[in-house]
Amino acid sequence: MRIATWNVNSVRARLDRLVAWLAKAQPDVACLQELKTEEKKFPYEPLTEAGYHCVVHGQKTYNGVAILSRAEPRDVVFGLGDGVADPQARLAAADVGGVTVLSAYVPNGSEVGSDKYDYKLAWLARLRQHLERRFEPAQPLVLCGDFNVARDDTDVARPDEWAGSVLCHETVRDALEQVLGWGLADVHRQHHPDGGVYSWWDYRRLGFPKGNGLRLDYLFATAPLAACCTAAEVDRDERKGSKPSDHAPVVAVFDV
DNA sequence: ATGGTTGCTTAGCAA
Repeated sequence: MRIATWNVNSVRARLDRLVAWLAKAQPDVACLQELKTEEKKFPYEPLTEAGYHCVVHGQKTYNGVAILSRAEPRDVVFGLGDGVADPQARLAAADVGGVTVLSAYVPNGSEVGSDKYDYKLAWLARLRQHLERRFEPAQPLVLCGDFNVARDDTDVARPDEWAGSVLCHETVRDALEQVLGWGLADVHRQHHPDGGVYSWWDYRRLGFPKGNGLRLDYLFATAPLAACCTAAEVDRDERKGSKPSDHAPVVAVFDV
């Protein structure tokens, strides 16, 4: 089973690249983030024609997450399920072929100390509580997405440049480790223990041509799935060429 | 270097 995660930075702006990439990469499941569209404007037709069911949690202009799957999704759930009034569409979950799949778009946080940063920290704490309440670490589950956090400095090409930022601050790194502490393994790191592999390059700083990348996109799996993960790679080529997203897809293979 | 680019929506926000 091939499971992918990709922050597409607008599913409509990226549609041609997305369809071509699905044909090339052949994922069984693809978690998407930053759809930047309402469900009624989601491009169901070309993605269905490409062979995928589409679970879509949309929002106008900002955020939005989806789960594309070859097999029919079941038990679809949107949001963090804690009764907090929260209009931001950042989490979708579904059962696909006996594997629970979650597509998450963690808040960026803007600036350390801002209201948006507090929301980011709180959102990660709510995510941990959601896992505790609704799922079990013994079940096959993969939490995929753009976490807007580089776990440590091996995930940052230029650590000095990003030290203390919303992507690297110790408070948000701690909050992400609390999520992993529920019972999740970073399957890409299992295959690349020395780091130095990145998934996001800033448009503004011309990060890609300068080699200034960070790993912000992850597949986190429970033990039964992590134990059968045979490969995990960033598809760096997708950051090249015309009209790329600022994120590259990450794909992991599970022998299930 | 408080720079730079992209997308949505159409001047300003978010990333």
